[in-house]
Amino acid sequence: MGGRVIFHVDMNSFYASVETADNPELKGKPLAIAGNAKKRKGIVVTASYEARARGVKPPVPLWEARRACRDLIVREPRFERYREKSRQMFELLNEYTEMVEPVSIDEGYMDVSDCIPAGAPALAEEIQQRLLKELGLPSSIGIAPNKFLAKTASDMKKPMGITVLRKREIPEKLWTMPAAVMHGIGDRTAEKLAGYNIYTIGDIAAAEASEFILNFGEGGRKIHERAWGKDTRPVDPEAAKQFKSIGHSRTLAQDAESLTAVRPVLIEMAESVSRRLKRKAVYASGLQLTIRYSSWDTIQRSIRLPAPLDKTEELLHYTVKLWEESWNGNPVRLVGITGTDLIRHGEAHKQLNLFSYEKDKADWEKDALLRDINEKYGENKLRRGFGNSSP
DNA sequence: TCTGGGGTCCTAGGACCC
DNA sequence: TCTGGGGTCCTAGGACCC
Repeated sequence: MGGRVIFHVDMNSFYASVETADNPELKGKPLAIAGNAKKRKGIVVTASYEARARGVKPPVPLWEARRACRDLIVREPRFERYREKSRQMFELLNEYTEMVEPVSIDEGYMDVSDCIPAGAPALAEEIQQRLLKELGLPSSIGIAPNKFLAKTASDMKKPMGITVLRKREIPEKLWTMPAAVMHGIGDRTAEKLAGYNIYTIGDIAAAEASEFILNFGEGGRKIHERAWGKDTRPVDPEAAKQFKSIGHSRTLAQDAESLTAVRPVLIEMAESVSRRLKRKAVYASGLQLTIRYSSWDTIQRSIRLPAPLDKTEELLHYTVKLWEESWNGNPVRLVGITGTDLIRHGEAHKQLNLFSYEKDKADWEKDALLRDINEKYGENKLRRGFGNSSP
């Protein structure tokens, strides 16, 4: 039997490309998409190739990007629009096969083993041209016998590249690459690898497997296998539908030094998470609070909820409880809450802890009352910045 | 003038049980 | 004076990715 043929389709500078497709006057200009464009703490999330050529390499703080490129055009992200374009992109891919696995808003794998009568490069060419003509979006496509090699291949030529990476080309093309560019190796691991005199993917492959795993754990086993071009993960069209948590976080306009100061933001977080839980038809049976201090130290505290929940007041009640238990009194830069251990509607037959549920209920009803009062008095009006408050 | 926001996965260590 | 040994579950932290 022949091996698999996997595509990795990767949209180039996705957010910037969508903006350019919608606003042709941006074409050929240095463009950056940055959150909080008017505030101080924004970073560049995506940059057009013209901007990258001038030194704007995401994720860079916006002030630094502007310093590097004086005529940088900056736009705030329009996530709803990007999600719409993303849907169109995956619909197009699905015309060729159902074996499409979205990995993020702008990239996905296809198992095209059974649909390439004219050969893989011809199909890749057709898909790439259609994405450009029908959606106005450039992409790169990697073609290989497994996901890891396909992903590596799509990175090799951008924008508008089509790259084939065969098993027999591994020594020449893969092993010569720096270890740090390998998918799964970040700054920390690259640093640790350097401590072992390992600098290229070839160095990883040359390392003795058992010793490598001893030093780098289970993650190390995977890295070593990948260095040899081994990856048996199937393309799974269902994978993206099985999400495990829904969260929302926000860097504050100013550091907060009291519950009163963060409360409006916590309310906003709870509202957002509640809305998205409901939209996805799930309850959260766990809740996690994230606090990032101005020192950048970050703590996460979680609790198991007495029942699977999805209402703002309920989430807020336990968020405040977590805050009171875990805030150390220092200035806070960012807060976030995440619903975990999600249960689909209709599957929430877990026993309610009725006692604590009823006891807490009175509290969050009081919280809701307090919120109404706050809103009436207007002192803590919710701010509506950018932010993906919907999925 | 440093450093967003959405996630997933792995690991270490403590609690708990037999 | 010598003091088991697993196994499992849970939490917090951290690495990583887009």
